[in-house]
Amino acid sequence: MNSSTEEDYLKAIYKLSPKFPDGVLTSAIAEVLETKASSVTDMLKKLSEKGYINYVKYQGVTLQPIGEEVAIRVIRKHRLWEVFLAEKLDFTWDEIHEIAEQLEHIVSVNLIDRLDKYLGFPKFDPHGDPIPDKNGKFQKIKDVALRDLNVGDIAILVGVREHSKEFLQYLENIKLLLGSKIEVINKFAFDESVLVRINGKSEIMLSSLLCKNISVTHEKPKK
Amino acid sequence: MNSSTEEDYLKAIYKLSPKFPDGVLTSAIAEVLETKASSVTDMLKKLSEKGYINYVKYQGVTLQPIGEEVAIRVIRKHRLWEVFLAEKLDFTWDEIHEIAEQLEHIVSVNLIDRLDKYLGFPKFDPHGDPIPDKNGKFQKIKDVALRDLNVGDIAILVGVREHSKEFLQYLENIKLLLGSKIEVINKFAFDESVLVRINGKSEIMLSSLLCKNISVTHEKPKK
DNA sequence: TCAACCATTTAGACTAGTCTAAACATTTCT
DNA sequence: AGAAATGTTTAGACTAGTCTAAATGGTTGA
Repeated sequence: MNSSTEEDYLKAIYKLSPKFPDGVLTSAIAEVLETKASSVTDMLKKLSEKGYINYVKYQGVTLQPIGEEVAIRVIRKHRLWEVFLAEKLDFTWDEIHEIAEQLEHIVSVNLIDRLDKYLGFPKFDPHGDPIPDKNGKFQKIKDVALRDLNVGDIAILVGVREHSKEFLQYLENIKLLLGSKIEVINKFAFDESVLVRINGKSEIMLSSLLCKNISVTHEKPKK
Repeated sequence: MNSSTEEDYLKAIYKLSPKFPDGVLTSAIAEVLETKASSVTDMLKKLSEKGYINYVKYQGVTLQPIGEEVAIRVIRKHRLWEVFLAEKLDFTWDEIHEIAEQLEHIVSVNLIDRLDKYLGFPKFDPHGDPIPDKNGKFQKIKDVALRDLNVGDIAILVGVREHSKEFLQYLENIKLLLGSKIEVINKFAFDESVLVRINGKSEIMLSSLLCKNISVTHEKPKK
């Protein structure tokens, strides 16, 4: 059994790992968990003693297989609850994260698999992030940033690369949602903004920053 | 904001209040929360300072209006989650309680009202206990113990007065569930057992203890 | 190479909640 | 009423997690 604090640390390390191939730094963990480096050090010692991570003083930290397993289970729970909140209770993109942060720590052997079934075994959460299955396997999707499309390309929005409330609220506002069809009408080299048509209807100018953080694909993701 | 431990104490006091009209005893709280009397004393001091309860040393404790409000809100959450678990995820009577014990502490301004709506504003949980509405109002139901019926009476099961796993599993087993029609065929003074017919089909002999803990009414409860 | 800087860890303290054991109230019984 | 039994509270210690401040390690650059 892990405390929900331990789960939070393992999840944070898991998410930071790609950016820190040879060891996630203490300060990076402190930043995402909004805590102090000294608190992180304490927890790393504990997780290391319990066998969840490899921790060498001053060297950063990597996950042991067992630690990764815990992290993936927490992520599975988080994303399934997000689907529930969005699809069944009509919460918007930007509201679901913080509620799911709590729900992800509910412990029950059956609950999450039943929820999975109830939701129809979704493969992606409302932000387009993949949901690991019972065995921790992710379904990958080959996506590309919106800004890398060419004029004339048509694509489907399959995910976001930024999860701040501000960003998500903006997308909700302009009705640029998961599954939206996006046609690139023009690209402006000056400020790298892009003019697009959404779902064959409204035309809108998107900033460079926005286009960098929107993932699209030419195929619709299969549920 | 209350910690989930504080919520547990307030809920316990609320539930014990009817049995202790002039002050719930420390030991009673310790028993239902499976903790020690000394821990309870500490928490009572804290809740008293915060204004949730009236606490006089050695005299037991009563809820202040604000404490009762918190307790009722937690109960509302607990029971709504139980409905969700039973109706949507097909959990059985005896499984839902411990998961709901965790879910009742999720904090979100909107979540519970949306869940309420999603479930169709149920008035009773899967055990037949009333669910307080947004304003903390319960819908009362005039029920009677099964053992107080007379031979020939026909009634509907509307609730249980005991929530142990063993009891609930037994009821599941003999398919004696919320809404079941019960006809009293015979009563035996010797051991106070009762012979009943369930839903016009199977006849079964119910022990005195069982009949004491089953609530019935002549009317179907309106959802 | 060594000083200066930055990141990390240690030391020690704090909070919430829990416990055991001892002290203290209250109730009960004679 | 007084002693015994029972219930309650206090005192002091423990755990998980957090923090600040000081000490230490590692890295960079003159």
